[in-house]
Amino acid sequence: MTAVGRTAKEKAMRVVSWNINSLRKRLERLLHWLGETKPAVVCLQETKCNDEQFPVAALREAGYHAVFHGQKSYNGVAILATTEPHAVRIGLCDQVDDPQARVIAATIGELQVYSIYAPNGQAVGSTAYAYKMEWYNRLARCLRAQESGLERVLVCGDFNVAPNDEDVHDPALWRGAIMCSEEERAAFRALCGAGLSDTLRLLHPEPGLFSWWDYRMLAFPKNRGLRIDAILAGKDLAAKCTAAGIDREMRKGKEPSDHAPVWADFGS
Amino acid sequence: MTAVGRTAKEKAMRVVSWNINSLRKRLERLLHWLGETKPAVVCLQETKCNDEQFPVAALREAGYHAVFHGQKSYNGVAILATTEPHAVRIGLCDQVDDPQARVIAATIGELQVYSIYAPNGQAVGSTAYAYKMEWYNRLARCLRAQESGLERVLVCGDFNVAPNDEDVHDPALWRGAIMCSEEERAAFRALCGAGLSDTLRLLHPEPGLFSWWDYRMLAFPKNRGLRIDAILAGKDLAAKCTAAGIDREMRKGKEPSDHAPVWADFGS
DNA sequence: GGCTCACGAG
DNA sequence: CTCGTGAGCC
Repeated sequence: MTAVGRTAKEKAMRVVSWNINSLRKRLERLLHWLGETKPAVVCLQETKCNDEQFPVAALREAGYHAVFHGQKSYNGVAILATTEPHAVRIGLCDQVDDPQARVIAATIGELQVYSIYAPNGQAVGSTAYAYKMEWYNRLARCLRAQESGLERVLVCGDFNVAPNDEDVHDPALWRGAIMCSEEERAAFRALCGAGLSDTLRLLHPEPGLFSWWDYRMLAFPKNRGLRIDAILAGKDLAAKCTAAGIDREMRKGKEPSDHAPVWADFGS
Repeated sequence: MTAVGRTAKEKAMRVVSWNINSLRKRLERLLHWLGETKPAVVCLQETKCNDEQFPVAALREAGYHAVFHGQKSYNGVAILATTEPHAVRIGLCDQVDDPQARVIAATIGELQVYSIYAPNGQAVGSTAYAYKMEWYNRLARCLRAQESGLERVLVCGDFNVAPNDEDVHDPALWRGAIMCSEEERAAFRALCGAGLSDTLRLLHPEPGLFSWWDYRMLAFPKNRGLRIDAILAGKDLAAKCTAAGIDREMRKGKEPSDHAPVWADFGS
């Protein structure tokens, strides 16, 4: 970036996190939306394809570099960016041989960007739930170990936790259930306590903002959702967050993902 | 029809036969095509849905009555018409309890219309092949037993037989193979010998006209197809056939059926 | 290659 | 409800 570029008025940089629920199934939708909204960085989860199947060429034609970490059938994360990502890291720092592809991180300009897909946990008390809590411990340790601190870090993804009652359409119904238990919320808040801010909530404390709706029971038309996706920002970045929101349009139309993209704009 | 209607110049009535390879999967395509081409009668094969799943309402909105005979997963035949079909008959006349839904017939105006889906036969000599030949015997018997003769009969469908070498992209390659064996061709020609005419060939003796192309190996772009779908017409109707063809456009675009519709126009 | 299914997972 | 899989069929 030139000195002129720095001093000129810069357009806010948009970062988005979207659980796409199969990249191959929704590639056309993704490309159209990239062309329309031109985000600087897109973190994807549940790409559900292995690295050989990743549509590198189509995304390159749409103007995006891509780094990705996938597996067959399940999980899979990626980061798309208009500038080239560097120093790509796969998995949580202390477990490189994780069979589940849930974490990728890369340096994009001055940002340290994570795209993460937390385990669902099935039901409170299940072995899948124990794995989820353990995974959150590992994530926290990994972020604490992040070189150069968290100031320029963004942790974007599907956390599979609705952090507060405001993030739940019917808190009484969901009380204590998976994604809403106190233990899960504590794990999520521990990340925020360690120097990260939930950007959506910095600007929008109001209830009724959701990022996920069950495919069943007309949950979306009734807006019976949860907000389980987030963009967490380190101090320097949180201070520059000028806008944030959820793109509900992406949960409409034919064969939508069950998640809507969560976005945050950062000024210069 | 009024006396005025009879004497006025009438637009040719188009009859189409199309193996749709899943009606539910291609309903939108079908509706669009009905709106564009407005055929009077459409015979469908491989609807692959049971009668409860048949999209009666959507077709009614598109201006079509429908009679159908389906089953779960496989086979399934239907007749769509702009005027109401009557005297609907299911299965081959001498076997009402056939577990395979391959035949439906109905009276539409002065026409006796059959929509038929012949067995594939797998490989010459297989038990599926024996079933196919037996099925052709039953079909021939059933047509011979047709009350009031075959003059006003149309037998439309996927015959799973390429009647002559002109109906095969590479006759040497296919010689003796399933859909091209002499025994199968004899069974098909026996229908024609009994007072029915292959309408496409009445007007188009030339080779290179196909109605089916394998999904694999770029068979359609290379036009490596077979003509295994037909509209057979009784004497009175054959004499009134003014045009015939195959709608190759329907084999293009996203997720086409492997078959293209075969059509014939009948003047007054 | 595209359909069906049943299964497992979300 | 909507994904993936793998098997069976065409």
